[in-house]
Amino acid sequence: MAYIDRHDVAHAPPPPPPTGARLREWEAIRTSPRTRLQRLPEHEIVFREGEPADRLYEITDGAVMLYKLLADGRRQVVEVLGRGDLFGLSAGDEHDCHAETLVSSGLRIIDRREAEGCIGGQQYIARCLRDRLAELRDHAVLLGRKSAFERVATFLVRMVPRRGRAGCTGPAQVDTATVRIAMTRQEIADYLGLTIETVSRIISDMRRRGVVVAERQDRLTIPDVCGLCRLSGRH
Amino acid sequence: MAYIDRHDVAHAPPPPPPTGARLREWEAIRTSPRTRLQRLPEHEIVFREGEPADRLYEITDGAVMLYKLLADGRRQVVEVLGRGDLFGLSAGDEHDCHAETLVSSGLRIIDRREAEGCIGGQQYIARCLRDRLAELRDHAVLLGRKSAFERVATFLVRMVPRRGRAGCTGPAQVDTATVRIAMTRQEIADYLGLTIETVSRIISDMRRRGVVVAERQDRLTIPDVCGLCRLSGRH
DNA sequence: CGCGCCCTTGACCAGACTCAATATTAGTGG
DNA sequence: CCACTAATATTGAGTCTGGTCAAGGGCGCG
Repeated sequence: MAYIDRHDVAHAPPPPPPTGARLREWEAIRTSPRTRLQRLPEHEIVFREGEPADRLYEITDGAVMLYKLLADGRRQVVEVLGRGDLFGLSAGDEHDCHAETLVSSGLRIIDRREAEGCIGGQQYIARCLRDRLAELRDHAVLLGRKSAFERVATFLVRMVPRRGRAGCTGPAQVDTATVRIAMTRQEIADYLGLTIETVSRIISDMRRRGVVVAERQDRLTIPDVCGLCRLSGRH
Repeated sequence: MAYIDRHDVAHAPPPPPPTGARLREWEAIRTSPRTRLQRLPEHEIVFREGEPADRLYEITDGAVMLYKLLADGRRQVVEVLGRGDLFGLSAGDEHDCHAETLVSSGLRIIDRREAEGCIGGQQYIARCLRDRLAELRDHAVLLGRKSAFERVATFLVRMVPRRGRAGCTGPAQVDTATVRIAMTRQEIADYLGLTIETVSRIISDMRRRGVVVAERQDRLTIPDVCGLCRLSGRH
């Protein structure tokens, strides 16, 4: 599968600009002999809830989702991550969720103890944690207070690089974007707290209303990103 | 208002056990001349979304909620914090949510730059961030996948110290607990992604079913915590 | 005792879910 | 290149949970 930019799949802010000298510490960890690179095919489990959390994963390319399951099988996708994002940081010494690739992905596997041992690593990790926290807060608003239509609209706008997030640069000259949706309808539904049928119906409705144009199932053009954003219940 | 333990209000894990030598660094920051103590009455805004995020707040007693607003006034409470918790850590240099006391609270105000300057501070902050992240993931499952009844049940079980979270110790000899609910129905509704009427109806229903006994509006006894937990859609 | 603020309850409604059928799409092999 | 298959997505009909609107009830405080 071709190279997937994080923006194709994840609502991601630009990669954290590292802070000078500390960057070198982090770079040293990245290239440490204890650090390994791994390539996984799409829809491959990286780790499961309850497994020991003794290493971190950095996405070098591709996309990964984190999800939790209830006893009866209900699933909630809690995070969707892209290139440059770090995951595997758990509060305890066991993972609190499952991690699975959405598409073929390259991962850099880093020893947790090593990463947490220097201030550069700590800073880099803390920055990632803060980004994740901000995203999850936004997502809590989506899940708790937005209508199904608004959820899908928010999701689509977030797919557009540098849009739909804090620090959105606003419309460029031409406010059109084509996004690749590297998630199945089921995965989108489990991310947005909806059912697969509702997601499908809403995308069809958007198509009928001309809010999106479907090139293919997984490739949509948004003729007016700003307009879609206005339908997303923006704050 | 009397002293409120975090467990009276927040589903909080035990305070992070600090790690030896680094604790002293953190203790030094806590007692630094740049650190101030402040007492706020109940329902007082600590900061608003968009204000500069140049300091951290540690709750010495009381409880604080963080919430976000949509343009049309819909509100989602994204975190409920208690004694020992840190807040004000934003991804950018502006707060991404509002902070408001639930009850009269004592806050320790810490300079952000100072706290982030040493590895002890970084570690302490990173630990708090990880705890918050784990809680928000759990809350995303609640908001995205649980029924109204399960949401309220989950909320009540989390009010019981050391129950309803990862590392729940299971039923003690007598599995009865009395909890103080230091939130209005509106706040609970905005936390659980419901309406005030639904929260009210469900608590009434629980009362009828004997799942809870109401001493007062804000004081409930749960005769069988484990039983309530089983109704909460536990994973 | 009375006023105001929450909270509770009821009746009705609507948005999203469930179940079921059909249509596409991607992948495989002839 | 096309036919066939399995997986995924769409669409429809009907139901139900939770929301909306509106009216009463209870509690704390002055």
